[in-house]
Amino acid sequence: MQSKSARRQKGSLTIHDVARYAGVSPMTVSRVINGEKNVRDSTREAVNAAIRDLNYQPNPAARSLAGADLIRIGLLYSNPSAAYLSEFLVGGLDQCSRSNIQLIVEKCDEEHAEAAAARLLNSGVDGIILPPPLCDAPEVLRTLAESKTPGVAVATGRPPADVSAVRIDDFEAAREMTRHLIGLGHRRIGFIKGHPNQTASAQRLEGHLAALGEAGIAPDPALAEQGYFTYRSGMDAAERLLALPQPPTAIFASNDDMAAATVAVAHRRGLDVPRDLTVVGYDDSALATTIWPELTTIRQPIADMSREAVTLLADEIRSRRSGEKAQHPHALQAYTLIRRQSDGPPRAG
Amino acid sequence: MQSKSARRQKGSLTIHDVARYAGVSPMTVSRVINGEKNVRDSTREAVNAAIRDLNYQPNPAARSLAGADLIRIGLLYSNPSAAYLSEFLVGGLDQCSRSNIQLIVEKCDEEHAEAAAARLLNSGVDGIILPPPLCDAPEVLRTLAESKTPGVAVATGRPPADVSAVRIDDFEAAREMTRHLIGLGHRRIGFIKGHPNQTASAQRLEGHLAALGEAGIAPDPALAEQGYFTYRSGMDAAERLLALPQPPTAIFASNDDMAAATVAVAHRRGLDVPRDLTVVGYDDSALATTIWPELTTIRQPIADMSREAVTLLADEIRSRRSGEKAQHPHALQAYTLIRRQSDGPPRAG
DNA sequence: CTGAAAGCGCTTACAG
DNA sequence: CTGAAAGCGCTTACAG
Repeated sequence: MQSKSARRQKGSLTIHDVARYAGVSPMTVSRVINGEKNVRDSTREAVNAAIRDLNYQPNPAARSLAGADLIRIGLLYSNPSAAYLSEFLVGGLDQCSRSNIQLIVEKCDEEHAEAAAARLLNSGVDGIILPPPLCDAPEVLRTLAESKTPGVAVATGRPPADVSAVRIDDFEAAREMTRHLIGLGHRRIGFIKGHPNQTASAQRLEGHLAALGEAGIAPDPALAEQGYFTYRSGMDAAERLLALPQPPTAIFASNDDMAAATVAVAHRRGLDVPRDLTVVGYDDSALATTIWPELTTIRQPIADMSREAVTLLADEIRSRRSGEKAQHPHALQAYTLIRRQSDGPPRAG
Repeated sequence: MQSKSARRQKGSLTIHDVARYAGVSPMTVSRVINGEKNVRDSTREAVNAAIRDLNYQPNPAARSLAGADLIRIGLLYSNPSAAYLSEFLVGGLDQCSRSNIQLIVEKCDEEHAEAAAARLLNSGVDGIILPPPLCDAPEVLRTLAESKTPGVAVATGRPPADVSAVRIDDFEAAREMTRHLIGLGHRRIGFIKGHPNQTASAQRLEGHLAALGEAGIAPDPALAEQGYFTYRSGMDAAERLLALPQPPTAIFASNDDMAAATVAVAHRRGLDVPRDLTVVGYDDSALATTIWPELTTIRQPIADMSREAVTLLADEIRSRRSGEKAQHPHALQAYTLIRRQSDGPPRAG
């Protein structure tokens, strides 16, 4: 369909169109686009208005060919789940290709995270993205702060004030889930805590406790077991919970891996899910819909969070380059409670 | 570190360097790079030699700015596992961004795959990538053939001669796994077949049977149960296998989801894995290392396969554009048997 | 604070 | 079959 070779790109606007519309030179438009500071405010506004009116988008190929300063972002991760990582990468990679940003992906052990962060920072990246659990690692955060390089913490429960962040409201999400369980009629609700090295774990527990409190249910310490986000730790916690003299009628695990493990343990003990035991998870990872019954869980928009992390970081890098003062926005994305087959009312009696 | 603004890119070679080295004009170099046919063979060779000697790589930004014909590749998928898809996308996206190729990703239901394929093809993509199970769907393959558009089938067991393909040798991989089981001492080995709509399923079964034959073990039809790659179907198949009067001492499932389900069923029946039952899977999906015990399985290099699919397709598109006759290479990538904790010798007695 | 000129590395369109 | 010219849309470097 496309004409074989119109020299001109298909009617796309150029910086010249914007310049003419705004009554300035292309050079000035370029300055505004790149956030350079030496532009009079009124001029800047006129150009921005023109950009908006025309819905102009700079051509990335031209920018990089002309030698625009390339933005390089580092992504440092230490074995999160493969599913989490893949979704995170898909979002990040996609946003980077749109925005003409180079993404350097680095893996590290949790024990060597500090050294890895230092290495990445020294390699000259302009900013760094930290998905969990590294977003909560104090040494990594310190190394980042010392390097004076911008960073974004993703899915941390307690974002530091001097670092940008993207997360969901774990407190609210967990509260909503527990409210849901209470609505189904559950009163003895077991909770499997997340790894203590992730601040979101505490938020989830607090949300759970808050919902209990609202409903006038006194929290029973025996019903909150420590987990570490792994399947194995979920099995251990579930075993302890179900061996209780008065076992819970529902178990809320802080992630899907532990919820899946809880289902396995229940089955091993001859319990049907959800008839004899309700089990709910958190994350909506692939596992949630793989096992049977499929898990009721909380979905985090991981790819979107990753996209926003890239955008936030790129904005900060650009404003720094143009000498503006850094902002450290903390963005909240929407979670969703997804109801599937693993929950139901408590067994009568 | 980088000098703030050297106008010149850091010493990167240009088409002019190659032209000078080869003693031709830049235009001729451009023709060779783009595989245009109207270049004398001796000239082409000289240019190619120069490119090799200098290790020249064209600047993608310049190419697309100058209006090089953009390659657009469509990727059509219908609910494979999220883990498979993510890894597949990561590889494909990465290769596309390197090669300056636009990737259009489209999801469809398996029932509407034909219409979706037609739509994608009509939208003007230059080629199409088909991961499983679509790589085996006859209607989709027919639609593709009728459109005269190049395609690549990924992970199909029986690639059509007129379509490029990337796969692992499923027959050999399954044979190696069953040999491994036999080597551990197993003689009664259950097999859970993959979905019959994927040709790789048959290859895996045949590989399994071949290994049995080599070892002089007569195949027992009762030991091969039909599965459909889902966790649920794996549970059903495992139940039947373990309810046999003389149950198997090992079960080889055609993917990890079904192997995980087999472990769950075994546990439900009070069987320890691997002490009482060996269970092995196929794919090395995230699930394989999530559950406990972790699964011994066959790893497919999914991201690499996706990368190669993009490369193969781009090559074919370029040679078509320059009027060359199409090749349809069938590439084989290496699989790996990954041994973890779910296998062991059969229980004595 | 703003602009005219030159150039990034390649391809298209036109000549020969 | 090969090449000289012009231009893709932007930025750098230099003037004012």
